[in-house]
Amino acid sequence: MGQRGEQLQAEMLTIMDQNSGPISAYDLLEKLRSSNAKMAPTTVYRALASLTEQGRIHRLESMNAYVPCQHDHHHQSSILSICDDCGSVEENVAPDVLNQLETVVGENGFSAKRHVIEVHGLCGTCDSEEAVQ
Amino acid sequence: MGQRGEQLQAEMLTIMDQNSGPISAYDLLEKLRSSNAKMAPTTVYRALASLTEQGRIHRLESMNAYVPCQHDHHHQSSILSICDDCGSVEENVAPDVLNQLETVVGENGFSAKRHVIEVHGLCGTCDSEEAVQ
DNA sequence: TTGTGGAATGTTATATTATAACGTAAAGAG
DNA sequence: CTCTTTACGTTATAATATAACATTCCACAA
Repeated sequence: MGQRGEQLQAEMLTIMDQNSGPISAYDLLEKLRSSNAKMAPTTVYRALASLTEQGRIHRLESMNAYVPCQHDHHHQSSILSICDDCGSVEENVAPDVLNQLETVVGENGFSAKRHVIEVHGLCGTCDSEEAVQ
Repeated sequence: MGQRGEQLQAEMLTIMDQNSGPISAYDLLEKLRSSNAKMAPTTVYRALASLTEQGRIHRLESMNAYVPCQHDHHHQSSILSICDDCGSVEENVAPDVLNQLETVVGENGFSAKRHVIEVHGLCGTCDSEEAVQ
């Protein structure tokens, strides 16, 4: 028998919090297997889907990986900035940007339900280090 | 012997233009195999990467699929709106949104290199049809 | 003209990511 | 308690993507 949902989700959040940066579903699975050797991918994906729906984690579509929510899951779409050097991810909430975005796509009558906004580049720290070299 | 790069890329663009909506790498591969039965995934992925670099197609990160560029590859990041009902994709260019986005992530010193902006929802047509039902 | 070095392409194999399908167990409603 | 619904377990497989290395092409020098 496996763990029941909430306990599993809690354990997953702990792992993700301890992990510095995004983690893939299978890397997460591997860590979870230290406490439950038989855990299957399906179980992990289901829990990830649930956590995502709750707004407690975010999926990075451009990396097939997951990060904990940094702004206490208020369900609004976030802007995720991803450092391609050190892998760190920052989350920003900016209603103005979302509004502007909906205006732009709305010009064709499009009705937005879900936003994927991911910015790749260099975080402040890594950008400074690049400049030095 | 397979086809040389440019010819392959041209054929891929033709297929993508004829296809109504995003196409996955493997669906594209299957179509290409009607003219070259031995084509391998690697070949397709390399050509897709090249076309993406040239700005002639866009990859939909949230769908693992590709669409032709609708604005004659000026390399600027686009806003892609994806209808979850009929699968159509529209491309918008909105420098204002990009600027605002860079300002937001720049507050932490982040230096943006690449934007992934994908909006899921219903296109004007499908949204109207929903309302009727 | 030939050879040689580098880049693009071909080829094989495999890694990584994700879901389908179906049986079983748990927990709340009545 | 028992039914029904939802979550969970399990097995298998589908879908997406890349690593690694061999081969070919082609520009350019000797």
